[in-house]
Amino acid sequence: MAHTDSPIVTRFAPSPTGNLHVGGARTALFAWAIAQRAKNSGAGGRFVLRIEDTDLKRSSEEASRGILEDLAWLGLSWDDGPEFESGGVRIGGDERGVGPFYQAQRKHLYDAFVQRLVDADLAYPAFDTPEELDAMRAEAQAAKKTFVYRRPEGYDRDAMLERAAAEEHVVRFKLPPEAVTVRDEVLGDVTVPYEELDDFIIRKRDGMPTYHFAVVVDDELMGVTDVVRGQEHLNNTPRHAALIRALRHEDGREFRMPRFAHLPVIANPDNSKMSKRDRDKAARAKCREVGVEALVQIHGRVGVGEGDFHAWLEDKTRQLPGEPLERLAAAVGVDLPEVAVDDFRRSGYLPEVLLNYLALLGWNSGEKDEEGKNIERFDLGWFVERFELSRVGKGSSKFDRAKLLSFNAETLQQMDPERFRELWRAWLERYEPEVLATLGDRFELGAVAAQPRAKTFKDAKEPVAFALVNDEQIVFDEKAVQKVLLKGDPNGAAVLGDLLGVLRSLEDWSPDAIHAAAEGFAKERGLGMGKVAQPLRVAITGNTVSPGLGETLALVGKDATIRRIERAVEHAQNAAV
RNA sequence: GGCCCCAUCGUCUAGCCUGGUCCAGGACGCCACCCUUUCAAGGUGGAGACACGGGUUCGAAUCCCGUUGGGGUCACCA
Repeated sequence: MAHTDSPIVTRFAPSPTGNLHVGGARTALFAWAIAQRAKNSGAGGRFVLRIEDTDLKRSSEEASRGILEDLAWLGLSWDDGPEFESGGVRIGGDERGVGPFYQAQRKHLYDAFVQRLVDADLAYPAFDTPEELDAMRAEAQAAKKTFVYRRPEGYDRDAMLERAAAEEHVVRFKLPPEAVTVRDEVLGDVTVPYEELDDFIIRKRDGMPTYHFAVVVDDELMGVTDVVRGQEHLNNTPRHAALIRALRHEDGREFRMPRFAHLPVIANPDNSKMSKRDRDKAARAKCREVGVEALVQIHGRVGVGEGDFHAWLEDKTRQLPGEPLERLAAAVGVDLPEVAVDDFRRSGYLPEVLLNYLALLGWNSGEKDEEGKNIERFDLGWFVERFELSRVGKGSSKFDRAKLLSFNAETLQQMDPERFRELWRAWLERYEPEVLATLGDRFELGAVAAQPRAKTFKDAKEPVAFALVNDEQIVFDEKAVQKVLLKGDPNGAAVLGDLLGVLRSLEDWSPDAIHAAAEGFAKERGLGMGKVAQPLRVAITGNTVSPGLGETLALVGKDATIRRIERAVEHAQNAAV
């Protein structure tokens, strides 16, 4: 454990172009954990949240808000950053006076640094049109070389500066002619030769800084000591390092080189990069399967114009907005793969479980329990105590939904029943209020039956689905009817008939009492419990699968139980002829 | 294609830095059996990996080189 006295500052810097996806969430988790650990050690640590909205066209306030909310839901709160209120707790603020935290509001800061670079002849205006640049790239491509932009030899600086005063232009950084080596905490040293680096743009035509410039300036101004980000940024880091060496504060102070850590990519099981498009892909595939006729009926309910809908169907690169996509998926009956944090929330995953799983993607404590097994289940506190970059793996990893699901199921099933009830209720209130309404005062009974079988909050209702429909809506599975109600001697239908009397006279309609009554009946008749329980299950649920017998009957209520049994007996008689 | 990065069961990984204790351990998934009124849960067991080829060494999953494979990146996006 390092006892550095200087505080550690990490940051998470998403661009608000969409929801927070799991890769971003893991990056945020690791960066957060480093700051948190430093805080706990007494050295001091801060976690900064900065919104990188320099792309005016693609950024949206809605996306920013969504990301804030996702982070807050996960419990990754930031010390410096946009103010946000979550469950009565305030997150963010600008205690250190390093804000604002939206880059679009920091333009004047970037401008000053750009100007200083230009004054020092370390940056220069350039006037090439996009078409010209495309042509240059094409040429390089044809020559099988990396395209690098360089300030021409005979560049007339004064003339160009004058021209820049009147004409729209970009500003490019004059890259020092040397290879750049960057130390990376997870990958080691990475060297990129000068020939691969070019005079990249630091200020765009619209006056906004490019990503490269804004990150470097902001990380310095916000005192960031550890830059943790995805490996897709690795190739950018030498550029940033060169910039950091060139940049000076107004008083001449140099910029400090932060520690860098590039996290391996998280991929799909098929090795493709996890992307929001995966959801469209899944929906599109299902639509094809369903067929055109069915789709004609469906698309009206989705809330997308017919033209747009068909364009989406044909064009693999198109995406449908979130809500319509959800509706479409529900209509055609597919489960969309979750890729964003909010998708997992909607699907009924616990934030602490998602975080636990994400922590394991690329990191491992290396610790074993008493039985010599890897420790894989832990809470945030445990994680923060041992997280370190040196134990982050270098290889990319695939997102294994089955394992996440198993973690979630285990947590849900072992949770204190009261907590399960509260959380499930809250989830239903938010996403499926109609289920809550249908359950009414049977909610607690339902929760007892659902919890041991729940994998997510979303599917928790499945084991008690029979209690959510009317008696007449129960569809009898014919195989079950044959096997359980019609075969054997006495057959199930006959047992049910006898059972009716017992149940009718039962006053106490609690799970225990029901169970005792059924057991007493079985014993009295010399029947195995299966001979009693299975016919009842078929009668109540239409199938042979349900929660405990007492719970099942209690859940539907006495009257409904009797009606369903009568209906089943009748059905069996008809089926027999 | 250029450059950069990576490589242990199907998947996530422990082990690698500090070669021998590894005919490679765990988790998820899969299979079988047990428990059992069904399901779920639980219990027990099983199949399942050091990408390949060269070195170095008495000895290599561990060190070196190459091959192959995978990924990332080549924007006035971030």
